[in-house]
Amino acid sequence: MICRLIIADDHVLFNDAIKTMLEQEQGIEVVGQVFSGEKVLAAVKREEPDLILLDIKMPGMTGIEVAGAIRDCYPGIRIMILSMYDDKRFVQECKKYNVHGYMLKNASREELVNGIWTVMEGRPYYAAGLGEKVNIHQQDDFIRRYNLTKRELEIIRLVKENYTAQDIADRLFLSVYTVETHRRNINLKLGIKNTLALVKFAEDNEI
Amino acid sequence: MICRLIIADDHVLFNDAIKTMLEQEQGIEVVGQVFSGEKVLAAVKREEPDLILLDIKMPGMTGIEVAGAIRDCYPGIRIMILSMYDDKRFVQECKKYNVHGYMLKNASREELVNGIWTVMEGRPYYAAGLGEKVNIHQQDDFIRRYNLTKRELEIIRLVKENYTAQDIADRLFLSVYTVETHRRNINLKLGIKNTLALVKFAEDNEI
DNA sequence: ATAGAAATACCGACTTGTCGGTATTTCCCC
DNA sequence: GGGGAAATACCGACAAGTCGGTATTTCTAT
Repeated sequence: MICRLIIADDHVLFNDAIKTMLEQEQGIEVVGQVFSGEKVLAAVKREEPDLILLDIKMPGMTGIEVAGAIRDCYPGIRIMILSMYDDKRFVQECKKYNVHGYMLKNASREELVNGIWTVMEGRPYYAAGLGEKVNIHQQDDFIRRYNLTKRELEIIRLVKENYTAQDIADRLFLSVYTVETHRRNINLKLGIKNTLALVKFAEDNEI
Repeated sequence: MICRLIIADDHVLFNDAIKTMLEQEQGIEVVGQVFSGEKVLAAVKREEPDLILLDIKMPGMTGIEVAGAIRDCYPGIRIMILSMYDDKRFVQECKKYNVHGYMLKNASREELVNGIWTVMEGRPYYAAGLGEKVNIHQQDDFIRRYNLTKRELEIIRLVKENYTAQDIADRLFLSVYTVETHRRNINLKLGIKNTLALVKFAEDNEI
């Protein structure tokens, strides 16, 4: 089997390096390189590749948007997301859009090539330990590390989404007092002084 | 001239791909690959390379920390930062630490190779339009787009760093009232309701 | 030189967050 | 089934942010 593919990644060096690497593989031919989301569709039209290696964060359109567009216009073309982010939401969204594969940028060369051929054979390729499981695991780790409870974690997530204590109380059918108590306990456990610090902490720990 | 180098980047695929790419270059030899900040020093000790390609964001130690340690122990070894981020602070810090080069991951293959040889010849290599100039440009764009003033931008940056209005007032030798007035005007111009939203806005727009 | 923008400053009122203490109920493990 | 953790709830006090209005001084560009 031969795989004609396009690489879509705005990091030129990464894009080039992957190209160089894949050109050494038997049966893989890099027929195009693009460096922004908008240009993917034009390149696909021009080359009609078998597969697209697609970064998520690109200027213009995100990889997930591009994937949706390609699925609609060219259902035969395989799509492999190539992302830095092992993010539950991204992975879930990809599954929702029927993206064929999701590979992390800290995969090895062998994994990438295996993934490409897996997807080419029509099977989905989602790297082991990707998405939900990992996140649940991380969540457990986090709870243990800081002695947080489930409720506290739930409230951290809502605080991060910029809900006020009152908002959270309404949403969870609690008293504002309760929410504030939880927040106080959270701050105590994490050694935090204010909302902003909590949000940054949560983002740093990818809650 | 021959350049024996180590690649330090936690994204395995990128690391491998760069290795593959550089191995095709005359005179460049990849003598080591590491995937975390802590392991760089051991590899340096083992291989005593001429140059290190160093990512900034790595688990364990940041590239900038590593650079400092290497400069102290092995002043002869050239360091080239290879980062995604065209961030003023990173670039300034690298200059402060006398890092020899700073290359963006969206450079081209030619640029990378040129940069490596430039640094090998003892000259600094900081990609064109890097650091201050670029940031000033971005800053101007931002000011124009949202009709912000310099003072307002200054205050946004401090708010982002989790300073309270009082802190900012102390720092800039202003009255709290003044700072609050600025903040109100900022919120008005950006259509923002609270501190957290402002911080997120600032982060999204890379202020 | 002068008009308009920017920066500075203040007041009062209200909201939201932080922190101290305290107390009851609910749930789960041994 | 009993004990401890978790979740729920309240009060008061103070700190910080939000918002309305207003006013003076300092730049700056025409």
